[in-house]
Amino acid sequence: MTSQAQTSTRREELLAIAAELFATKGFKNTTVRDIADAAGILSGSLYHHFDSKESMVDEILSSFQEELFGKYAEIVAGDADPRAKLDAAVRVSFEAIDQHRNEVAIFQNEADYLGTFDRFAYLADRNKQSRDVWHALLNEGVSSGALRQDLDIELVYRFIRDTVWVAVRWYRPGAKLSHTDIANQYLTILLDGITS
Amino acid sequence: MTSQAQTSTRREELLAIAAELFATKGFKNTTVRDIADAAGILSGSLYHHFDSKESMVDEILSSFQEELFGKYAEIVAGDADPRAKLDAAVRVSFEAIDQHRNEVAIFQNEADYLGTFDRFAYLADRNKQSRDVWHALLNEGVSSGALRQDLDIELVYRFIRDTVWVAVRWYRPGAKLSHTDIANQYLTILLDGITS
DNA sequence: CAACAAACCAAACACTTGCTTGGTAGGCTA
DNA sequence: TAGCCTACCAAGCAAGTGTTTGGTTTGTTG
Repeated sequence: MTSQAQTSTRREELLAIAAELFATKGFKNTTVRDIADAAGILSGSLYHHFDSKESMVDEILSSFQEELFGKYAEIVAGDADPRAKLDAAVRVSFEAIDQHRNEVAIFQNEADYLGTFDRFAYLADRNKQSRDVWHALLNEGVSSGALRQDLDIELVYRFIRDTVWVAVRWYRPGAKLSHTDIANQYLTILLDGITS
Repeated sequence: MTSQAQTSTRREELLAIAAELFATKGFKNTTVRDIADAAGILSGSLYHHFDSKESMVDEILSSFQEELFGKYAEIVAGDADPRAKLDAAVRVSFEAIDQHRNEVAIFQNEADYLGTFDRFAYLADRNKQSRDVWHALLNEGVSSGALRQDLDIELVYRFIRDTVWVAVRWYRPGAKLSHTDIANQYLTILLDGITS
């Protein structure tokens, strides 16, 4: 029934093509015929590789998230000081935007809607998990005295999360500013503000 | 042909219903039957009021943008000092999120896709206009010495724009923090950073 | 009361959608 | 060479989609 993920090249090619379309046009806006056209085959042939259109996004999103949260876990478990951890988490996020643009975009745009289906309940879990990570880092920062005491942690978390991820809307790899440049500027603003 | 906007109550009711659905489910995900159901009528009856489903979003978005950009224009033309102008622009934006949540959400989620059609070319124009507004405010700030010199204006603009508007994803009117509270915290972070 | 318009219904049409089915081409292996 | 497997085609179906058409209800106005 459920086709297992293999090292099948063709399968990954098709997923990449689908991801590109889902990211730019949206999941519902992308038809299986769109995907098949882009791949140079007929729409029905997609069903040799996948159960359904839904299972394609599913595979795209879940495999990406597994990778990303692995990195977050490493940072949290590490023994760097609070500020360095916050720094690292921000950098890992911009790195993800650089290397998995489509996956990030799909998650940003479709998570809310897809999350209403049982199949994609794990998206909400991941969201909660992410919140825990950032709260932990921010609280560490406040306790250690590295961050200001008068901040609403939940609000700061949301600002960081949103501002980081939403960059996927305009960031393009190979542009003037690398993802590292952007992370630098962002951390500067976040940590020290824009006033002189 | 093109039905003019009147003070027709029913028409506005239907637009509000449609806006709510477009904002939560997405434009493509919302069917005319969904809208009609929510309004307690049959789908065909919608066409007594509107030319098409597209013209509904069109009317929703364009009328909202007209109002918003009027306020931006006032701020830019005003004679307040740079920092106060920046402050005002941020506050006006959060106010819009508070008072026109659905419209903001639709614009955030669908502008990219809708913008690819001729009919919605004005969305790109508005984007450019918005960019001009913020660039002007930020440049004024730097020239006057109120803001740091080492900032990449374009990048700061994007961060502000994204972080402000993306708040529509989680902000709900009547919650613990009012839109003014949120604007305050945001301006604090933006201007002074989160470090102690 | 007659005339009219706004709001809506009932039913359909043409098209698009995700998906299914039975079959085929070509390469690999025993 | 026979058997098999991966990748695909060709054709279609059932459900869902935006939209159209002709008619009905209801309230208002001269």
